[in-house]
Amino acid sequence: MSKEPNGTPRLADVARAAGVSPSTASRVLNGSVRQVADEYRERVLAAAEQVGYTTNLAAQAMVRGRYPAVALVVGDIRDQFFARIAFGAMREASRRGYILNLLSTDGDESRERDLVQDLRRQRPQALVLARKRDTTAKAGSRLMEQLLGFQRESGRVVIVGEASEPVLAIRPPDFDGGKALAGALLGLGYRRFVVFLADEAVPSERDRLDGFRVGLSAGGVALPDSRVYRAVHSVAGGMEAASAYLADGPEAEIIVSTEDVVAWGAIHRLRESGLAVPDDIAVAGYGHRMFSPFADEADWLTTIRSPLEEMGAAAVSAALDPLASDIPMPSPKIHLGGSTPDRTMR
Amino acid sequence: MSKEPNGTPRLADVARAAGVSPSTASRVLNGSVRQVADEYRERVLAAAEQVGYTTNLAAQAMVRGRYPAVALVVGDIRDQFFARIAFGAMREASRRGYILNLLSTDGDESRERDLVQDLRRQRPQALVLARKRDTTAKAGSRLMEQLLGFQRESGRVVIVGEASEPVLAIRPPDFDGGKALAGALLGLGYRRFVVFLADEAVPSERDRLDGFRVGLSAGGVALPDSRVYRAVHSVAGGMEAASAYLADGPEAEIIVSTEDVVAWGAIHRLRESGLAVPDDIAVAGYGHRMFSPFADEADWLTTIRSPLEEMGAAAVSAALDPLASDIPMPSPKIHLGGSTPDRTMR
DNA sequence: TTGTATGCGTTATCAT
DNA sequence: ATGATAACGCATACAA
Repeated sequence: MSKEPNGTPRLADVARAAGVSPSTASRVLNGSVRQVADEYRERVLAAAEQVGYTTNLAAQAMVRGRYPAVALVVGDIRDQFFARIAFGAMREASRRGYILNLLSTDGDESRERDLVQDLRRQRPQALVLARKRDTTAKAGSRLMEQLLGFQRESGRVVIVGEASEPVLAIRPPDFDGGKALAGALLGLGYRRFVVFLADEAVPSERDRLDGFRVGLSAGGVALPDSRVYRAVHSVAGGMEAASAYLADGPEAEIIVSTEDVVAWGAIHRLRESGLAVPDDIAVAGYGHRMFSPFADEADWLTTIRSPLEEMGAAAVSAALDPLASDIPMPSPKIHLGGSTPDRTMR
Repeated sequence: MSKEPNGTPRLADVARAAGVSPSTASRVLNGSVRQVADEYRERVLAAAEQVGYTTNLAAQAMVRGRYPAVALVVGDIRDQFFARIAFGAMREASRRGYILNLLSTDGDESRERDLVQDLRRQRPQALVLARKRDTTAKAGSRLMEQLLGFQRESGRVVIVGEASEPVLAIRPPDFDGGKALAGALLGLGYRRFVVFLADEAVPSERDRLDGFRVGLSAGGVALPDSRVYRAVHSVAGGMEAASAYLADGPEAEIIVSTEDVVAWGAIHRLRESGLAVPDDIAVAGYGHRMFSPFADEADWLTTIRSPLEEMGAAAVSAALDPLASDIPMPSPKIHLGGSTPDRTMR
């Protein structure tokens, strides 16, 4: 019984063992429209099992002209933002029988271009780029050339996150999330809000604020600019913003931050100042972390999680499905902290 | 100019544009021992650039009999433990010009077998399995069959974490970490210790304790069993253990936990009881998280981080390098909290 | 329904 | 040093 150079049995080996032609074996083992008589089918299946046959994907890819893989480019897989997207993308790719190739810019997103260039060797059928920021400007138009080139010869490109390229982009439902949060908090009875806005220049942050404002308006509550504090995107930033807020004189029932880390910093400073959270003042946040290190966080922090897994999966679906006219846009999930205005302001 | 079915220019197109034979073009563009005259070399390079040639990896793989990819199987990429390993593995694979295929068991590690089976289609040159627990028993010997089959026909298998299969395994340096932590704390002047041991059945946890004990012994300090508290692996578990410790009567200068989450829980309970951390009692932990959500954690928590990125990279190196006789085993990194016994017991 | 023959893009062998 | 040719493993058009 002849074999591949590395010892793997080939389709021809299966065919010979089953006493049929390679074509018949091919039709049985890999999808084909053509029918095969039951007897032969059985024989081929048994022979394949017996010799331990495994399709040679490279050979199949060459003759079919495409490789069943989707490439995912992330900034840093250790970041929960990217990890959750990767998780969803991988699950969906796997579900469809595709291989997932993981690429990383290692933080330097200008490397996207080189990665895409290198990727083309594989002829993957889809390319998903996950980003926190729109890096088009920095990378120059050569990235776009690469993307368009890829779309022309390989498959579709989908960007998860910020993008200005003329390719399909799936953005986090930040506006909806902000709006939903407003609705939920109004529903709990809150009326006096303060917002800590992080990274003003980032679209996601602004969307959250905009959505929140719209949500409040729907409930007849206004949010004047004077109640919006700019905060640096860090725990320290949250502490500073809280200091500023405290200096202005506490009057809100709840502080809503556009980032969880800022919320954590705020809570820290509030507690330092002698206020109880959420009993004296509640805090709400917005984040993408999966696990909280706090056992009791559920009690004091209301937070929204972007549906990043779903976005990753949607990106793969959209890239692979030719008729992806409507991408089912997942909704953000609200986790309500145990606080209520009654309890807060008691 | 003819092209691949998807529009990608082929090597033959480059050859024609350069006025040379495909063989010559091949020798120039893809590695070959054979030399090519400078003039031809230039022409080929220019032609390739001009037509936008990209190697067809599948075709190359078929004739070479191997695909330049390494497969990584993880439990859940959202988990920092796996994410950090993946980061290192990807970086190393990329550095070597290999593609990284990411596979996930989605928590159900008995799926490892099916994943490996499916992976074989690709003929990747290396397979890295990352695990928190040894899943051999559960998965049965069929996994081992798959692994050995893979090693026979494709490439080497390396397990990062716990394993009992007869394949190369890279374990976290937990013993060394525990020992190093002991040395560091002794160096700071600590003498009276208490240990919170999480997940007693997990090898890593025991190794940390064993290493810690050995490290203490080297400094002439003993750690009787009575000073080792069993804790459930969670924040709540840390709180419970701290309660038990407090009930027994505080006497230690520092609590050393084999898991950061347990340490966090302990700190929480200690502070609730009115003790200041690290001023009244210090706490040390052991973990693999990359970012801390606490701005001030550096001040109060001494912790050890396993070199998971390096382990991931080492796994890829070991799997790819034929002469991988000595894997450079990275050391755990100690982050020293700001506390000292002087400050602690003042 | 089954088998035969050809071609996918690349590289290695073997001439030249 | 360069070019023609066969071969890698598989799928399909076509013949039987």
